[in-house]
Amino acid sequence: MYEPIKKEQKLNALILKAVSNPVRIYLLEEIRNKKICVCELAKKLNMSFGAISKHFSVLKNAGLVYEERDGNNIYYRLTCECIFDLVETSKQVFDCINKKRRL
Amino acid sequence: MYEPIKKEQKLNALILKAVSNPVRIYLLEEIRNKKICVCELAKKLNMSFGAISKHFSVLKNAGLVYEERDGNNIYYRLTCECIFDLVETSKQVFDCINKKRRL
DNA sequence: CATCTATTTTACTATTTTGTAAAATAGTTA
DNA sequence: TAACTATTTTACAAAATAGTAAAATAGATG
Repeated sequence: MYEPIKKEQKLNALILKAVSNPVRIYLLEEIRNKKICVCELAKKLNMSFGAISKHFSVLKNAGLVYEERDGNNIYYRLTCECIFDLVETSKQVFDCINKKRRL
Repeated sequence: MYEPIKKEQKLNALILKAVSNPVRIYLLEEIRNKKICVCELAKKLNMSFGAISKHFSVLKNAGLVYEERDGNNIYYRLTCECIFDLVETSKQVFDCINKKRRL
């Protein structure tokens, strides 16, 4: 099983998986232009610190963000902005599908 | 919880989730240019028909493929080729991350 | 119509994901 | 150094994912 599946297909799936959660897409967009800590994000989403922290650790393990401390707070930063190309492309796929569906 | 998360962020996550599995990426690429049935794909991957069928139903529910019967066989077809833009973009994100990592 | 074939669905299992609450940790500050 | 604050980690529970095996289904064919 899985033998014919290429390494690249597995790696692509890992990146896609890390981004394929609405909370994580939200977090990525929040930290894009703002300096906002885990604590504030947890309040905004009305979720536990632990949950937000775990979402960031998924993003960190995928290499999409890294952490930076300032005083008591930790501010996650984007490794590269190109992650939003992925979000944008998924929007385009969604639109394309719905266009075809209407035919 | 989840109130600040926009509908678009949720929809994007649904598309990304459907593609975020190596078996499904493999299946999409297999049906891209070949006419290949569930049965043959199951043999290639050494997996049960049921497993392949379920992966296709995930792709179908996301609107990414539709089915077409020819005799006894069912051949899944891509709704739109743009789904590969997503796979390609995830590759670019992966490369971008690793380039930054090396610095 | 009866049967055959391919696919889907169902029942089940194991694993992963996603959340909470609370303990542990790391770093700051009095 | 002691205490405080923010974050992470751990232990746990519920839900979702991904697989198998076998029953059910749909359509093709003798």
